[in-house]
Amino acid sequence: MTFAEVVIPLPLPRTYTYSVPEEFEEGVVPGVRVEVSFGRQKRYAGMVKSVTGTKPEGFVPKPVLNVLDGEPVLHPPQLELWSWVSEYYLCTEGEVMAAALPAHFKLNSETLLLFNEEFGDDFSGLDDDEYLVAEGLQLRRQLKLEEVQDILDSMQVYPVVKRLIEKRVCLAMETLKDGYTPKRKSFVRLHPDYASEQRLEALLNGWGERAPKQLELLLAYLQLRRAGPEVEQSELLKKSGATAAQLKSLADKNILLTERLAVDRIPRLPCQVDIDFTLTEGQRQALDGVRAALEQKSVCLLHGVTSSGKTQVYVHLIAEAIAQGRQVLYLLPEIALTAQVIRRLQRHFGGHIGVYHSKFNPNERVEIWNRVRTGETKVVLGARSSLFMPFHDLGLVIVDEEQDASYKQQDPAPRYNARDAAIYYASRVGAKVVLGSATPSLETYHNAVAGRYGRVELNERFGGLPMPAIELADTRVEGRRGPRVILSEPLRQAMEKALSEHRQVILFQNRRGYAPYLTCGTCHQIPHCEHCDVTLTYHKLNHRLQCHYCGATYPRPLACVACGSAKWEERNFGTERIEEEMLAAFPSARVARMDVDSIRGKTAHDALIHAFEKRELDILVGTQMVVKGLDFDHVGLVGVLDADGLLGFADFRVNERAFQLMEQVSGRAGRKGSQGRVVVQTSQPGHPVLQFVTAHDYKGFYSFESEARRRFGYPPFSRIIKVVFKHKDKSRSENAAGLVVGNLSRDLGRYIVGPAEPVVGRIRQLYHIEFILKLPREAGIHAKARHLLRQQQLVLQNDRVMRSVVLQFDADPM
DNA sequence: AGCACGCCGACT
DNA sequence: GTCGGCGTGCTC
Repeated sequence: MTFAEVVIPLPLPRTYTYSVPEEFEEGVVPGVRVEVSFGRQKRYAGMVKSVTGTKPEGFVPKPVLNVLDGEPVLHPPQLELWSWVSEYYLCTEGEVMAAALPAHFKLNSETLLLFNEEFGDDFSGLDDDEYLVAEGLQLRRQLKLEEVQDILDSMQVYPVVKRLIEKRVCLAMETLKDGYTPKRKSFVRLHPDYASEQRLEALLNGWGERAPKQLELLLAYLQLRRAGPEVEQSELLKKSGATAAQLKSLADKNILLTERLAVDRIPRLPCQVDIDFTLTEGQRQALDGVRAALEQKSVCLLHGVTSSGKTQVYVHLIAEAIAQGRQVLYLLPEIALTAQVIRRLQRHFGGHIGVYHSKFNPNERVEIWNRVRTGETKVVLGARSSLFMPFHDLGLVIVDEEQDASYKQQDPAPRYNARDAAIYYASRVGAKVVLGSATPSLETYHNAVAGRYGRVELNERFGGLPMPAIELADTRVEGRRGPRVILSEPLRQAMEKALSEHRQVILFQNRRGYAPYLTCGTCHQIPHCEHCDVTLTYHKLNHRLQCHYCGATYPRPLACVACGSAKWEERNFGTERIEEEMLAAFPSARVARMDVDSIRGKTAHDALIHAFEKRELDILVGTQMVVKGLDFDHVGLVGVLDADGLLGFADFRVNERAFQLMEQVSGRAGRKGSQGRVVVQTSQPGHPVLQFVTAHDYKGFYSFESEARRRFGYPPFSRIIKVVFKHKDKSRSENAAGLVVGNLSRDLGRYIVGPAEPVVGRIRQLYHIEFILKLPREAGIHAKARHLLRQQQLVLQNDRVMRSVVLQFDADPM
């Protein structure tokens, strides 16, 4: 008898053991999904983690009900990665599973009610609700649970269903719905009767005068079949101009056959490796440098200024890996995964490239997954979750823009950093890692300086282009005590100059909406969210106030709740307001806005980039989004409208983020032979970060910031684990945090900072209290801390009062 | 995460 | 008196 350890895709702390019926013994191996019943009735597609022969004690295992995969959908190293991620980031393997697999692999059951035919139609013993459902059942024979929900128009379906089952009106069945469905198309081929040339000729010669359209159809088929005997029906009908009815007549006469066949959703491009471009001398040296570094070390930082051609270096490294028959993972921040970037890579590698992208539908994702698993796809281009793809021979991982915060998953667990997990994973499977950035994270640069990573610089910009000139515009001069200036005089002039020279302008402002908050002109009251402790942002588009934490929206208040005044002042400015002001200030300019509000929909982002590329726009106003991975050729000027806003956050990474953002956004200025200009508006021109930005001095910034981090014991000189307690009663959060901190104090006391209320103390009605562990980078302490935190998790779960407090861990928070 | 069991307030 | 709220315990 064999038993399988199965991961259930739920936030449960361990695996569950199932017995494997003899008929499935061959098929149940690590990496295949099995259908199992879990809990009273639900069924799930669980992942087999391991198989043993020892009978578990203390319970009778349920049997595996079905094997869902003919061969494993992932390989052993991926299962190991799951374990590592759940350990390091303090979550469950079920949560990792949910993040790692494409949606269609994560099946859970749907309850189906079947009408009991023997019950008949005597509904007299039923109450109103029961009657409604019974009627539906009699009519439809079976109902999904959610259809019952619709019928009753209520959420409490279960009691009614239970009574109906007891009264034998129906019975319940769990069905595991199939996730992936192959896409099918109709194809036409010749009936085997006419396989021989003679029979076919006889048919054509004897055709006569009747049914000329059918003859035409047949001739069109014969022409198209040169590419293969299966001809797509739609293509055939289009070519011959015939109708489906005429095709059907031919099929009825047993001359042609139609059939539905599975087709690829994702077209297969020809596989090729085309790296027929010349590297500059600098790029050549960088490539050699990376190669040499990777001989010694498993990770190498490629520190290259914007437009220095890091991608060209990657392309060569990828080609080399492909030549060795190995696979490559090329990670990009989600937002940088644009159509142009994909096309560029496809130009070099054609069908070797697979793109794993949130914009692909679940069926398409399964197809890419399978192509990676079989090794057909050599290179995966994707955002953070493509780390979990089933590579079987990974040779190289590239993490472009390695400092990017989007590599760190924030909200549902697992709160993993794909860059760091990739480094672990690569070391397990013997792959090399290249981290690319113009502005490396302090952690990475620190590791490079310390010699743990190789380091290669690429300092010359393509075509010898100089770095853009950065000017600071002091907003104190004009702003005085009035409303903050949107456009300072120096920036306005620079814009006029750039526009008159037909060069494009990018304006960066890291706040969306119209006004970050409204304030009552009489009593200065500010509208807040009902569920969160934050001010509401005014969005002019829909005339509503929006909470950027929970998403709630409110109509714009007519009168102040405190004093009844109807005089509102709009404070500060977001992208929406800037767009409006630019339209007014530069009436002949074509202005567009790029932020999450303006790119709703699948293609809006690509369309906007495309329009800007084709110079159909003069001014592009946007948030972070205009910073990431856009390469435009005609940008003469970049304006950073509110550097103070970037420098004003209260967390230890403010300086780093502000520096990176400003350096990246200025990298958008000036290409194709002319120096670009950057104007940064600020009320604190003496701020050290701005000094480093204007000098494009990464190393200066690094030593400055790294000194501060050392002094306060922040990363890279420590590793942080953040612990958050959430509850709708503030005191419960406080008490739980106090209890845990107390319990940890003996072992970890000197590393604990807090507990304290975070800047936003309440989100979605839950009060947050948090503390952080600042752990020294010595071996063992991190693991020990994780162990103790896990223990405390159990302590809270076993406390009748504390158990309702939501406890959340975040290792290496961003 | 579901889902059932079990114990206290507002309705027929 | 019952219906139903959600606190608590469990899932191989």
